[in-house]
Amino acid sequence: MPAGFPKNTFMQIAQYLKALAAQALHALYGIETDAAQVTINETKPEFEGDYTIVLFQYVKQARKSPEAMGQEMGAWMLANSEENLTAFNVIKGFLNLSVADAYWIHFLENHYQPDYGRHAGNGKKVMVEYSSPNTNKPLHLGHLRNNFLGWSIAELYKWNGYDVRKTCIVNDRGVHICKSMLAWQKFGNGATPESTGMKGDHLVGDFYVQFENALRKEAAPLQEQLLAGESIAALDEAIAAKATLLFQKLQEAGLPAEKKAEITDELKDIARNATTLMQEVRQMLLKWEQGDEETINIWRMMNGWVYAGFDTTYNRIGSDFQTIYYESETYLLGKQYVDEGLAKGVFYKKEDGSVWIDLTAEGLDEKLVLRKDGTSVYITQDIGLAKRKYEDYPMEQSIYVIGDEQNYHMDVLQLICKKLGMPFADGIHHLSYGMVDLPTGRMKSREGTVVDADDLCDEMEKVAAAKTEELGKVEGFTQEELQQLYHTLGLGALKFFLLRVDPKKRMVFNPEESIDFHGFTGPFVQYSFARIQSALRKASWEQPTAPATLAADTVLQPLEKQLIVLLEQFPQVLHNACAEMNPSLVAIYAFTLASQFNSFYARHSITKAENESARQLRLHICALTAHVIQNSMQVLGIAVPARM
RNA sequence: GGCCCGGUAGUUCAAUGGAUAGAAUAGGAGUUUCCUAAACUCUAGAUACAAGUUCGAUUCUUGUCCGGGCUACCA
Repeated sequence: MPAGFPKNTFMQIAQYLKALAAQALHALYGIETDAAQVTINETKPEFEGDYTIVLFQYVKQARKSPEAMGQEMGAWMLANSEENLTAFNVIKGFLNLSVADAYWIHFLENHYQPDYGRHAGNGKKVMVEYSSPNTNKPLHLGHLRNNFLGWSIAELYKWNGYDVRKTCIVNDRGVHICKSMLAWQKFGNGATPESTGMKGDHLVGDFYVQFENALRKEAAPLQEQLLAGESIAALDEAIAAKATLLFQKLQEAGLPAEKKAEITDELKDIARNATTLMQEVRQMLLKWEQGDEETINIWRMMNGWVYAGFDTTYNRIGSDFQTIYYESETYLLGKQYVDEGLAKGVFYKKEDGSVWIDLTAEGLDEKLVLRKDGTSVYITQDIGLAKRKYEDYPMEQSIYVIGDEQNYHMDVLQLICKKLGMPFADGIHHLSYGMVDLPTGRMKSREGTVVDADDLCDEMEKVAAAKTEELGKVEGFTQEELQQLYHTLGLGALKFFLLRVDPKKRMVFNPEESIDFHGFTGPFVQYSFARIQSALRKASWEQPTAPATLAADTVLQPLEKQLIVLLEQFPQVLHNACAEMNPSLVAIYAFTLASQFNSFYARHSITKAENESARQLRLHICALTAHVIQNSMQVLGIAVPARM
């Protein structure tokens, strides 16, 4: 080990070089700069070196040419690197530095632990809310992105030393739930999951669809009447007047098509709400809120079916929660903060009794927080829930994994919490993710293009099974082991596919590409892991319990060094992915590592290396690569098989 | 209308203001007496448009064009 080797084993060479460069800048030119400000990149393969410092930004202050500056900096850093550097070269303003092989070998000798990359606990608490389903429909592709992201973010925080609590808010009350219930009463003939053999969430989802179909049928003639300017029965005066007004507007000449569609939709909505079906639904909701026994019983029963169905799916995809909040239990919580806000002058009351907040100064709108009838709206409930969460688990960060269509809503929520002086307000973070589109465009339930989560998992496992059988490499597997493998591969492919893209971005889900097991995919990474395991088995490798000492004549081949360089960056990757709440960084890293391992594997023999020094070196590289692949995939929620 | 987000190879995705814009896949050409060929190697192919900021722009600013989202006394 070179003298003055970076003492902190968590300090990576790149960080060390940044600090060294900052020292050099100070020593040579008196430039004061923070190590974090120094630009460092991996040296492009066509140049000599491992890491490159970019000097352009200092040229003016140093009053030197980039070339001259590079020479001086390089010489200083080399002399003061305590033997961690062996050479440098300068091209334009780029200072290329070569790191000593001894550093890489020393790194490899000392990082044998299976949990390499895991950071010691920091005692900080983080809550991650994700999944948060409605109980009127089964989970679909969009939910899968949410679930995989949420689980992975939680895992990233754990690996970075945080205490994490995963939560979920179940949307189990409201008009939409009553729709399913009413349809079951009307058309269900007492159907149950047992009597139909259907998964509970799907059964209830079907009744929701049946309701919507029946509603559309009933509403159609009413809509036509309204759009023809005729009045319809069952409208109260105020709404009837509104309908008349809208109709008159619709007749105006020169109305833009967009506006026209908007008004038409509004009229259609009025008609829909005038149906007897909707009246019955509202009746039911009222009964539910009054605690009517029969209504509550049906509600309990049907929600029970849904939860059983969800549990099956969650189990299968690996989602879990420490705390589950039910909207039926939390939807009244926010009201008390309305009074508080009024007293503080954060909210104000209109003559009709409704309560509002003015966020126009912050570039948002005026938002309603309490209806004139005194009932709370969505945002009110969310304030209450946010507070409840904090009481349950006083966290520093409260992460909400929610689609980007709610960006505005989440901005409003955080702003209100801030104005109310809630202690957790600053810790709220909306992990906003983009929609999952199909190649044909957006998923639409009305057009039946929604990809069901259970179906998709089935399909992925089927393809995994077919592919595995075709290759015939699983001799000796029991039936149970085979099923386990298909599950690991199918779900691995799916998770990797959804997690490999930056969460913030909208993405396209192409069914054919997602079940591809080649290239930038989960199974590719899993396969690389299986290959390593196979080699380690052949070499009768045993997991070491202490640092190794590799032979003094150990030399690094380019492909070997490349792998070690990558392995050394793993903790930093985990740190960055967590800081940016972006699991795709881990997916990309895992793929790069697996890919480079495969090149290495094709070029060099492990068990039959040229000599014992090389054999030992390669076995150590294999072992650590396996750990890092496994840990990366663990962060993504993906298991790795010993054979496939 | 207002606010927000996006436009990169045929396709799906990368690129803290840094070197010749990377991958994967589809296409073309190869690799197996040797640890798993679900692999490897080679090849061809892209920054919507126009200005500006600067040593340097896919990245920052402005405008244009195209796509998406939000803008409920729904959740």
